[in-house]
Amino acid sequence: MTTIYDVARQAQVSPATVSRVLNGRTTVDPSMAARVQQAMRDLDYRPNAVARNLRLSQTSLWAVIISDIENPFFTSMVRGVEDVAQGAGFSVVLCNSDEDPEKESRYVAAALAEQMAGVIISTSGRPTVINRLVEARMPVVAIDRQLRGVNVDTVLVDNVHGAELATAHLLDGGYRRVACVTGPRRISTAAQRLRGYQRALKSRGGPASDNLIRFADFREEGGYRAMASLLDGSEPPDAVFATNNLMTVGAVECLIDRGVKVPAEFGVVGFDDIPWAHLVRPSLSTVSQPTYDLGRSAAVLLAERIANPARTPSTITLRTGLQIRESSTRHR
Amino acid sequence: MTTIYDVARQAQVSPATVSRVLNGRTTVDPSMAARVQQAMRDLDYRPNAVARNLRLSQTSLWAVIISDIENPFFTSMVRGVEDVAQGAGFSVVLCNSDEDPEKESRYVAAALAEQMAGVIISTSGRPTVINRLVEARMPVVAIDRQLRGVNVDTVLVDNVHGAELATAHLLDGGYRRVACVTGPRRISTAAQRLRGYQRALKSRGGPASDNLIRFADFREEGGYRAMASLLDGSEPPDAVFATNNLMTVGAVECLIDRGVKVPAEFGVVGFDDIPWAHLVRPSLSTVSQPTYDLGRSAAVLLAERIANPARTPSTITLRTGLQIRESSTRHR
DNA sequence: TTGAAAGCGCTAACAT
DNA sequence: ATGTTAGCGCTTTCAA
Repeated sequence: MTTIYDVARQAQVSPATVSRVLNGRTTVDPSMAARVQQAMRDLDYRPNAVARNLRLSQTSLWAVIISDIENPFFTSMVRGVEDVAQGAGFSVVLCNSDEDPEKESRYVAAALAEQMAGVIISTSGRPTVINRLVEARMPVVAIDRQLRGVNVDTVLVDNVHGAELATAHLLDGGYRRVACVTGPRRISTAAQRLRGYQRALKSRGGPASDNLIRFADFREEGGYRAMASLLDGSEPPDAVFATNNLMTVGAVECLIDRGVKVPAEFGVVGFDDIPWAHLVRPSLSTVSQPTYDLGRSAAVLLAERIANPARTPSTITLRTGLQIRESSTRHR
Repeated sequence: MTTIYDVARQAQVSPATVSRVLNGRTTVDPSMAARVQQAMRDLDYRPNAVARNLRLSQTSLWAVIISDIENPFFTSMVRGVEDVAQGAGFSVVLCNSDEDPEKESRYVAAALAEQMAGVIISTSGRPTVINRLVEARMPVVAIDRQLRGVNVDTVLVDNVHGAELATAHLLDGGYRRVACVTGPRRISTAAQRLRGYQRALKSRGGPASDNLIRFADFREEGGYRAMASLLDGSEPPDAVFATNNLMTVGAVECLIDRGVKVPAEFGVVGFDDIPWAHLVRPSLSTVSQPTYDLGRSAAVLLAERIANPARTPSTITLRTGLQIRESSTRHR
């Protein structure tokens, strides 16, 4: 491996000068700088980031820890992060926790051990994991999912509002028994969207019964099973609000398998879009989220925190909007 | 930051002993080891991976560099990589090159600079990038896309065969003028799938004309535009074989927008599945690939290469299969 | 079995 | 403006 010492010898300067050139310090004589550049090229020198990291105790890498890499919601978010990161001189590495606190914990440990410059995390819900980051003074931004009892920069959407909108839309459309399939209780989005659902029921005098609520896992199969369980209940619903995109797909699959007609007999609204939603029949009504901006905003907060670690943490809440399509409109 | 020196002092041993305990060396007295463990706990010691990396000149991180993080094909592949990596004691970080050789190059540089343990790459097509990896003796596996002139471990699918199958199926179904929308020429999968298409045309005596071929970008919009251009040609096709999932979606969107009836008037077969394909109307016939196994196989190769850098590189070719659904069957 | 000490490649005081 | 040098935290050779 070629080191700055090799370059220094070749260019007849000191290692310090090489380092200065490497870091674009202006305090170096142009002719000397040129000699160093040439030597680097001649020797095909590549800086060793690990040594640099050790010296500076920090990297130019951001870790983005998400809970499901196969969910287009997260991958779209990542694009937003990347674009900002590139601009600020950071590279983004993605870590997939797979909704598994164990894996999440491993990636957090890796981010800490590798001294990454910052972490953007959509947590699987165990607060201790984040605490490790905060205690180690790692710059961290919570995205999509809120952290209880930890005061960190956060980017969210107005989950309660969006869920309320979706549920109200179903009730207003003439569906009577609107069910809700939500995610794990420990995850803030699952809880908040459930709350929005309940709020809409209360304000419209809909039947609020625990029999109409299912807690699933934010995945397709979980949505399918929850839907099946609702249909098999004693008083089955005639509409469902599913609190994420994958579970919505699962629910619709179940309805198709059972031969239930959507939207004629049964209304469906989901949370967050899916790609090629327009090709799906019936096309799905959803609460749409600004996924890309979610990523962008988180990245901006992270960059600011790295630049100024003492800043008071702030929370950005982005708006959601109801996209009405076929699956929730009985009379076309 | 707590270091092994702090732990050593606390446990009344030498730093060397702490290091030995840390690495599970058996040559250390049990009672001493216990004392060290206790001290680590007391001080909440966390090993500094960067220092360790510098000393050993390698990490326990694998970089997986893919060309489109929003393409479910790649994310599914990553799951396969992850499962093997975990088992072998590595963590996987994902890098999204976005089909941009520039970004790809940046991530390759990062993987090199950070001295990652290995790289799995689905290249955007510039051979110099991979050469940098090979020259630096970085363990590397090419996945999905082949590298010309570089002898590295590779995992592919039988692209020519799959494409031939798809095209033949359309011709056999009575479609006459079968077009092909493929990806950038420099990418091996685009070239090979085109070759399979041409081979099928030749063997069945179909009309092989450059007017029926379009080179797009493996993205949805590219597929849309290519389809539009085909339809606007002087002798428009009555069927299309699109060489990846996203372009297939784009092509279908275009057909819908133009009011072309699929499959009655126009046949469509794609390469690689899309999620919730069963919800899409018409459901799409595709050449399916074992995405998860692709990832698994690449990971196994990488682990072997790391363990034994001198091994001769091998190429694994996995099978594809034709999934016939609605979009290519005229008479149901 | 344990400890002392060198050194991985780099940056930044500090000295010149 | 440039050079000398200490040291980031760890592993490992060598000596005891």
